[in-house]
Parts: sequence; structure tokens; C-alpha cells
Amino acid sequence: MENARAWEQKTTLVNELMQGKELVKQLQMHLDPSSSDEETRNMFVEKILSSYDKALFMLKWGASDGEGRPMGVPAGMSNSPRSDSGSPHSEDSDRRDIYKKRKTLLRWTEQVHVGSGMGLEGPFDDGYCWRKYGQKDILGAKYPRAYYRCSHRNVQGCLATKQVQRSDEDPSTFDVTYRGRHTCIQASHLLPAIGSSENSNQRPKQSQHHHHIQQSEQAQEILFNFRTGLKVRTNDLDTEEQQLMSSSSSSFSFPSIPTGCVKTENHIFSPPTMDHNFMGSFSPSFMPPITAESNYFGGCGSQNLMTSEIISAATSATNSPTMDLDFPVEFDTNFSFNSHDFFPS
DNA sequence: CGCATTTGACCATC
DNA sequence: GATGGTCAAATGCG
Repeated sequence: MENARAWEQKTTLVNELMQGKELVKQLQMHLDPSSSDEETRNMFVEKILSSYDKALFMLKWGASDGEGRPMGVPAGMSNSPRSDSGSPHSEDSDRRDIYKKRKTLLRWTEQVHVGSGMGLEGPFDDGYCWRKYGQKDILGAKYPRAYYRCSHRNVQGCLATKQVQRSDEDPSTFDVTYRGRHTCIQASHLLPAIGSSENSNQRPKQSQHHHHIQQSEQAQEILFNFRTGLKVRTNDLDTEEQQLMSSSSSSFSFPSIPTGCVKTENHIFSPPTMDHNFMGSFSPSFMPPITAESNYFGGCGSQNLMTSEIISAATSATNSPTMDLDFPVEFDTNFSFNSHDFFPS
């Protein structure tokens, strides 16, 4: 396992560096003031920095565990603390345990700006299957806060949750607070990334989808919006990860990557592909910026679909250099992906 | 019918 | 006591 881990880190490192290199190239292409706006350039700079930060971080910290969260089912997670009528004691302590755990879970916020024109109710999705479990009016906030947790929580004990709150001033901006790390396996992530329109059969049965937009259309729209308007910013980090990430104030990707996990329905196992404690949480690269109203309501397979479509679009016809670079972190870390697929140079 | 969302209530923390 | 976060029954949708 150790060897595998080391190998994995190496691979990731290489990927990161390659990505950085690619980003520089992209940036170079965008240096012409007339060809792109400053924002784009800045974004590239940030991403480059992130990439190198990440690489440096890896070198520095090696296999250190960023968070130490177990990848299995945490204690006290197996049952609903309330529903299970065990002894009052255990119930009480279980619940408390959860709260305590929640408190110590890593947490970070991303500000997701959805470009105008999307006219959406909800923001992006990030490649995970979220299930809404609550909504609450927050004092002083115009819009309610929605609470999501990983759909695989029951099956795999994944503790990841997120809160989505629309910004008061700018309704097109969402504050998304992630908590915990995905310890689950998102099967759809492992599906071939270059998808065409096979989508419907690759969805986990469990997810209900409310997107009524044609998939291709959706992908295009997303692609478009991402290009034009989407911004994802990491605002803050909590817990130890904040320190670890401190060197990288730039954007960083959604950390809870289901890396190294392969799902086979009820089996959880962590192949040596990735120490997700390590990689899973720190991916200071740009996050997979899927943004779609449709996913707000718990799209699950859809975002993967979109991701793949976007990627395929980006890598084939549109040749938007930006696009493919915005995703690979997800993929490269996932299956020690061969950068040549993405960066054939 | 099964699943996800909604929503009111409960609980912990501040 | 106020507030935020979570639970779970009720509801709705495909």
C-alpha cells in the first residue's frame, strides 16, 4: 500500500506539473489583450499558481494525512441517531459524537458566480451526488440556505455535506460551503469520460433528475456559461487544512474527490490508486466548474455526464483550452490518468 | 412504487 | 434564548 501511495503521489505530482506547464501555455495564448479579458488571464495565473502550490505541497508533506478522516463508516454514522431507539445513552452520545465530528470536519467555502443569463435557481454541481436534506432561513439572509449531503451517505457512510446559499447582494452568486470529504465512491466518475449521449444508462438508479434540458443543450449552455461567466472562488478553509492550504490563496478545486475508490454497489474498497486522504482534500486547482440549474436539485449522474460532454466538446471541436484544463484534476487523480489524453503535446 | 425533496420539529452550540 | 444544522414524516414526481 505504501508503494502504491508513493507511486500515486508521484503520478499526481507529474500531472500537476504537467498541468502547470499546460496552463502556462494557455496563458501564453491569452496574453494578447485583445484576445481575452483580464479575468481569463488572471484565472490562468491562479490556476498555475495553484498547480504549483499543490505540487509543492505534495513534495513538502508527502503522504501526510490532511484530515485524518476515516474512509470507512465513521463511528456513530451507521444509524440515525434519533430513529434508532437504542439505549438513551448511546443515542445521546452518538448524536453528540456526530456534532462533534461535524465540527471538526474540514470546511471551506466557495463562491460560485453564475453568469447572467442562466436564469437559474441553483448553482453548479461538482461531480457528486448530493441529496438535499434540509433548508433553512438564515437570519439576515434574504435567501434560505439549502443543506445537502452525499447521496451515498447511507450506503457508504460518506460524510460530505454542503450548504448552498444564495448571495444577498448578488443573486447570481452562491456561497457553497463544503464540509467533510467524500469517502464515497461516485460510480459515475469512473465511467468513461468521453461520453457521447449514452448518459441515461449510466445514471445511478437512485438519483432522480429534474433536468428537462436536453443534455447536449445543457452541456453547451454550461460550456458557454462557464466560459463567460462562471467564477469559482475559494473563500476560506477551516481546520488544519486551512493551514496546509495557506500557501495557496488561489482558487482550488473541490477537494472531496472520490479518488481511488471504486464502487461496486455495496463494496467499498480503496485501491492503491490514491490516497484520498491526501489527494482528496487538496486539489488547489480549479474545481470542476459544472454549473447547472438542473443539478441544484440533486443531479447526480448528470454532472458527470455534463463533465464528460464538456470535456469531449472541449477536446474535440471547440478546442477550448480552458475547458479541458478545468477538469483534469478530477480525472487525473482519479485514475492516474495519462496526461497524454489531455495534453497530447 | 421507489426515490428525492419539502418542511416542521428537534437538538447542539453560542 | 437565538440561531444553525439535522432528522424524519409527509409529500410529490417519474
